[in-house]
Amino acid sequence: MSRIRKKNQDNIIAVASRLFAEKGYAGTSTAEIAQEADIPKPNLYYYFNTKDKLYRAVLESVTKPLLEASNPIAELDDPREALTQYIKTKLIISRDHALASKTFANEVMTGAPHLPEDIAGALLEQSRFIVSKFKDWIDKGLMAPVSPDHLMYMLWASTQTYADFNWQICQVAGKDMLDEQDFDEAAAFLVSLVLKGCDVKPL
Amino acid sequence: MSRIRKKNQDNIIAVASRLFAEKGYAGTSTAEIAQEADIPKPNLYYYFNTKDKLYRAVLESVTKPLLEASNPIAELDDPREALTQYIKTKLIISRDHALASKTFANEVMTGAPHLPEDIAGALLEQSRFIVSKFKDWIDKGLMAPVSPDHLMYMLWASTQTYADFNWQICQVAGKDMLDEQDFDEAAAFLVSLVLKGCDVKPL
DNA sequence: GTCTATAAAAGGATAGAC
DNA sequence: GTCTATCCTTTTATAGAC
Repeated sequence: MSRIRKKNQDNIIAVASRLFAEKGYAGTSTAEIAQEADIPKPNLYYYFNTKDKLYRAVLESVTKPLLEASNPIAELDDPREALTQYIKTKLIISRDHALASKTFANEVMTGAPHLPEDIAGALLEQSRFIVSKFKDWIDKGLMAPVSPDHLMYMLWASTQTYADFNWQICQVAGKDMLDEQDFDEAAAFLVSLVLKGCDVKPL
Repeated sequence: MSRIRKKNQDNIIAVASRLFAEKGYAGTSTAEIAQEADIPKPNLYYYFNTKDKLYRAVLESVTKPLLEASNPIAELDDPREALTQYIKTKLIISRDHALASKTFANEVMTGAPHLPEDIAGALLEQSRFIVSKFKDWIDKGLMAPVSPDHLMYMLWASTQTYADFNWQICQVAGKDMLDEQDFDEAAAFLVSLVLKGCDVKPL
């Protein structure tokens, strides 16, 4: 693929990511994407053929960081350390990839009609791995016998909420944007809640 | 308002709720709503004038149960009891009003452009009340000095996730629909996590 | 690879008969 | 209150010149 081609595609995907996140798939027109990307509309179709294919490309670019988030759980042996890092990593994703998170959330909320099979599969595999790791810790007596599935749902929800429901949190906090400190407080709260609530012991 | 009028309006709102939840505002056409409601499209406009007004009506019908959810926190004195009931109530809403929850989530994720002022205000007031109650408990030594705001965000996120991200949870759980037992397990897990994690003591 | 012009279809909304 | 027919705008997508 030529450099010019890649540059154009990346630019379109970046603009489309933002618009799809802000206004949803149906709420965003290809004309608007082209305008914001500062290209004529037919160029967009030249690169992606259909709006649907562009959306899929955005989804793929967006789920990559989500898939990498569970690395700490795979790589660290100490459950305290692993859970702490997992929570912090997920919160950093919420902070730095809020648009990606919203687009993905929108997709999942509507039953994931556009989510490519391979991505859905990778996510499912990842979730199975996380659950099995939690079970492992429970079996080894490193954690109270909580439901590993529900622990995972809780971790997903309560970290992603800082991206997806950002508006609501800003309302309550009375500010326009969450800052570093908000994310630090969120991390401190969630880490403490989970470690204490699940009786997580160090190795 | 005549009975026939009310019946028609309610029917349209019910159908629109489902479609808006499943496909979003922009993704749902008034023609489709009319078709599913089994009426000609002009009747829909006769009752609601614009698509936007219909959407607002849906949002109002949908936020009512959400506002009632915090009653336990207002009415119960014992924090253990109050938190337990709050979690259970929120989970019941996720189970019985999943469409409402999704529509509202979608609205909030996009920055709440259609949410009527009075509803936004009521929700904000409710959240302030919840936070003040948490602070109260902390001051009285009934709960560890956790961040009350973040505790609330966590409670919202981890209960609503069973409605909003229902698809993802079903994927992991390997089933088509969450049943009674799933919600009971979720309640047991979340109640235990929060009570232990925040050191909540009975009165 | 790029872009002007335009086709083709969908969607919000209304006129006007009943 | 109800509905057929229709208007007008927006939107996806492409033809075809450069």
